[in-house]
Amino acid sequence: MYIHTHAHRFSTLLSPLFPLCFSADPPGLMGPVVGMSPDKKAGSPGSQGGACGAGTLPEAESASSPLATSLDRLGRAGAGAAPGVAEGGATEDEELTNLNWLHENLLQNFSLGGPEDIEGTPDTDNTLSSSSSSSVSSSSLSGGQAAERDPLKSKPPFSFSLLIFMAIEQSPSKSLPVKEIYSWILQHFPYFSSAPTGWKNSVRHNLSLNKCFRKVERSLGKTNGKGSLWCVDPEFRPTLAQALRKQHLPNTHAFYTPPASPPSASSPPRHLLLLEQGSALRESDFDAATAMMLLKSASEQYTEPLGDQEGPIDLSPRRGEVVLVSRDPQQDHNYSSSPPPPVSREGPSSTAPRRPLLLAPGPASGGGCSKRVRLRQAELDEELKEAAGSLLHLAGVRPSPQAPVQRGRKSRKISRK
DNA sequence: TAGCCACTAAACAGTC
DNA sequence: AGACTGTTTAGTGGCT
Repeated sequence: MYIHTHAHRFSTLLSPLFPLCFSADPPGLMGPVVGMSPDKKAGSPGSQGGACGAGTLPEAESASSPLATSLDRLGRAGAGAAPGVAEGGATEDEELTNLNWLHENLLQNFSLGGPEDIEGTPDTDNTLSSSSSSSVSSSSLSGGQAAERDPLKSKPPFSFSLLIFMAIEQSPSKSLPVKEIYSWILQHFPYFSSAPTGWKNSVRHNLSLNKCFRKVERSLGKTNGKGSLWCVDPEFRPTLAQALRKQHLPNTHAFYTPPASPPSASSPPRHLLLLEQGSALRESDFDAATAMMLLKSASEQYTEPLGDQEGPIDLSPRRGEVVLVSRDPQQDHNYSSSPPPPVSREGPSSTAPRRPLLLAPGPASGGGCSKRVRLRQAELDEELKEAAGSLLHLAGVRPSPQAPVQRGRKSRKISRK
C-alpha cells in the first residue's frame, strides 16, 4: 500500500524526465525516485542515446512546462504523503544529505510544477500547503530558523553539475540556454533565489568547464536570444544519471540492510527502516528509482534507432542543418570515466581553446570506436543487472546477494581523471 | 598530509 | 553603455 503510493508518486514525478521508465508500468513496481546527495563523481559514460541526439536543437523551451502537468497531478495525488517529516528534527546537514531532504525538498519542489512558480504564485502555496509544511511553514518561521529548518532554504545537496543536468534533461528539447537553466534552478531550488548571485557564475563556470555539458549554437541565422543552448553530452548522460544515483547511496547504505529473506506479506521487509525515522522513502525506493534512471539511460541506448552509426554521439541534424557543438576532448572538467587523456587543469586546455565542433549532417562524427562501444555496453549490461536487481528488490523479490551493494566504489573510482 | 573535487570569486572578452 | 554570456584563473574547504 505504502509502497504503491510512493512508487506511483515518484514515477509520476520522474515520468517527464525519464518517460520510458514510468510510462506503462504498474505503479507499484515502477515507482520511486531518487535521492541524491552530493556525490562528486560518477561512473562510466557511454550512452549513445542522448540529450543531443535529436539533432537540430530547437530554441529552448520552458524547462518546466512538461513537468508541470505531471507534477501538478503529483501534487494532488501525493498530497499529505509524508506529513510531519519536515518537522522531524533532523539537522540541516542531515537534511541535505539524507533521503528526507530529497523527499521534502526536491520532490515537493518539483511538485510546485509550472513556470509560474518561479514567481511564487499562490498555486505554489496551495500545492505545498496540502502536502507539506516545508515551504509554507518556512515563511512563518523567522529567517534564521527557516533557513536552518526548511530544506527549501537550504543549499541543495546537488552539485551544480547535477542541477544543470536535471534542468537540461527536463527540458523538452534537452537543451537550454543559460538563462533557462537559471530559471529552472530558481524554480526548483528556491534557495538560490535568496542566494548571492555568485551561483550563476558557478553555473556558467560549470557549463564551460564541465565536459558533460556541451554548447550548441542556436539555429544558424537566428539572432534572437543571447548565447548558446547547452545540452548534456550524451556520452556523459549515464554518468550524470549515475552520479545522481550515487548521491544517496552512502547515506542509504548507512542504515540499510538487505533483507535476509524475501519479504512476505505478513512480515514487513526489514528494509522499511526509514519509516521509523520519519522518512517517507525506503532505500529500495531509491534504489529502484535510480535503477529507473539507469534503465532509462540504457534503454535509450538500446531502443533509440542508432542506425548504422557506431559513434556514441549522434548530433546529426535531422534536416540537413548544421549544428555547432562545443566539444574539446582535452578539457577534463567532467565526471567521465571515459578514457580522456589525463590532462591536468593547467594542461593543454589552457593553450587549446575550447571551440565548437562543426558536425556535418550524417553519421556521428565522434564515432569509429566500436571497441569503446562494446566496453560501454558491457558496463551498461552491468548497470542493467543492477537495475534489474533493484527492481526485483522493490518488487519484493530478492536479487542476487551481491547485486545491490557493489556499485558505489567502483564507479566512483572510474570517474574523473 | 596530499590530492582531488566542488564551489566561489573575479577578471576579461565577446555579444546583444 | 550596460547587461548578459562564456572562458579562464585562483583560492578555499571538504573529503578520502
